[in-house]
Amino acid sequence: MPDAGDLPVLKAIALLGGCRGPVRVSTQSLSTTLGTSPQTISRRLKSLDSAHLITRNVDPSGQSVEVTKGGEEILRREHAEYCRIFSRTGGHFILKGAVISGLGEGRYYMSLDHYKNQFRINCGFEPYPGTLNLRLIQQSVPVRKKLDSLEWTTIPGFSDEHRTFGEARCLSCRIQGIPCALIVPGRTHYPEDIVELIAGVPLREELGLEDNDIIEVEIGYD
Amino acid sequence: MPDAGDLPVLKAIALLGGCRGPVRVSTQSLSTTLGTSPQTISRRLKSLDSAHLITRNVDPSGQSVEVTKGGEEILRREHAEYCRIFSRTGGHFILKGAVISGLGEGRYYMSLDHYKNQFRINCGFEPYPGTLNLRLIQQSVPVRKKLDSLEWTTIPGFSDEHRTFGEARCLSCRIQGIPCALIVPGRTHYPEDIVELIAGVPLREELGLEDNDIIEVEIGYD
DNA sequence: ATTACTAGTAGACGAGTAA
DNA sequence: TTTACTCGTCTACTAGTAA
Repeated sequence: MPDAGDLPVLKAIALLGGCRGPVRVSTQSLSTTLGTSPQTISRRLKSLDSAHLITRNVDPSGQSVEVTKGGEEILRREHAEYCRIFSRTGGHFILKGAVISGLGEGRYYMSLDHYKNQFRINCGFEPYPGTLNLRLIQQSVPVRKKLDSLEWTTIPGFSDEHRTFGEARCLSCRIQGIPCALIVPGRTHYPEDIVELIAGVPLREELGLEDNDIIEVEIGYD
Repeated sequence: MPDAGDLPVLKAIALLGGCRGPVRVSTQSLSTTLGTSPQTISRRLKSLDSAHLITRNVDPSGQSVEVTKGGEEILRREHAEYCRIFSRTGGHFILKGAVISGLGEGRYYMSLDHYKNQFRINCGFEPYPGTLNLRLIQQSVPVRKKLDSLEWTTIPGFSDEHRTFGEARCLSCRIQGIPCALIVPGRTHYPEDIVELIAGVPLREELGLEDNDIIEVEIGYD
């Protein structure tokens, strides 16, 4: 969660191509495009840097700045919200990937009453304790990115006496007709070719899946 | 030019459907979704209201809010910038519309040296003093809206001793192969089915156009 | 329950300056 | 030219209160 005023600066850097590689900027140039003072830009850049949303190389003649994965994620989410406002086009997406073994963390989280209830309310099924992890085929990675534009449900986090549990986003989908949900834990930086799924039934058993089996996930949005 | 902090509030209203009709909100509900205080929301709503970006009906049980054309335009521009960051897809668009008579304002502006030079630099031709106005056919109106996502060039305004002249945006296009540019004056609220074009030659003469002739404008983006 | 005022405070801004 | 510090000002915030 960057400071509200940092976002325009991040966006300006991205518009200059900062998501694709380092771009040279100066506090002055950014200040004119954003209609503020160089001092403020300097402060904002420092803030973005310490929030790990950009990386930079400062030298006496200026600085070259690059947007990090985390920064791009924030921009992508912002983009998704605007898409939701204007493009109310439905869509149908297919993700294809290979079954892989997760770390078993999903099983633990899904066993917690809080998440169980939340998913029951939001997805229409009580999650089987355990998640199915897929490594997407290369062609599905851009499709996965597009999904960020759809309307994900946010599952709030909670905390007990020992620790806090983060929020997560989920999106309904189907695998061979079985209702499932893609879930993305709150703040973790997932590899972009990995997705995690939950369902009301043990998917591996139900579909007879083994590691490396290729399956399709269907996201219908209507 | 709304206050920077107003934008998230405007966006939140739009996400609730405020672009399509009035939505009921409360300062409290918005404050939780935006992570701020109800007081701030109250102030922001007032600010958006007085900037004519929203209209609202306040009653003792809450308020219903709707995003105005002007508000939508700001959001659409924001959306366009994010599109420019992420979707670097080219595209090819055709606008179809009927030739109509403008107010002759375009002729005046295009006769000013400042604009002449700017357009020469940015569009590759010195604009013939006079603009061609089109009333788009209905099917072209949504296409026109999509164009906002493309990379328009901003022509800065200027001021002489008497008055100030606003900025404008332009986008290269072609009519029957002749290089032209769509131009949109800075802050005016154009009817969404009207577009204005400039070229290096007198288009009406060159193409033998009369009022109500239907022509096609080609926007190729590469 | 609302909205929106007032008041006090915290923090952001930009001018000036140094490196 | 840069970046980024300090510092005084002023804006924007939230708490409290009224309607």
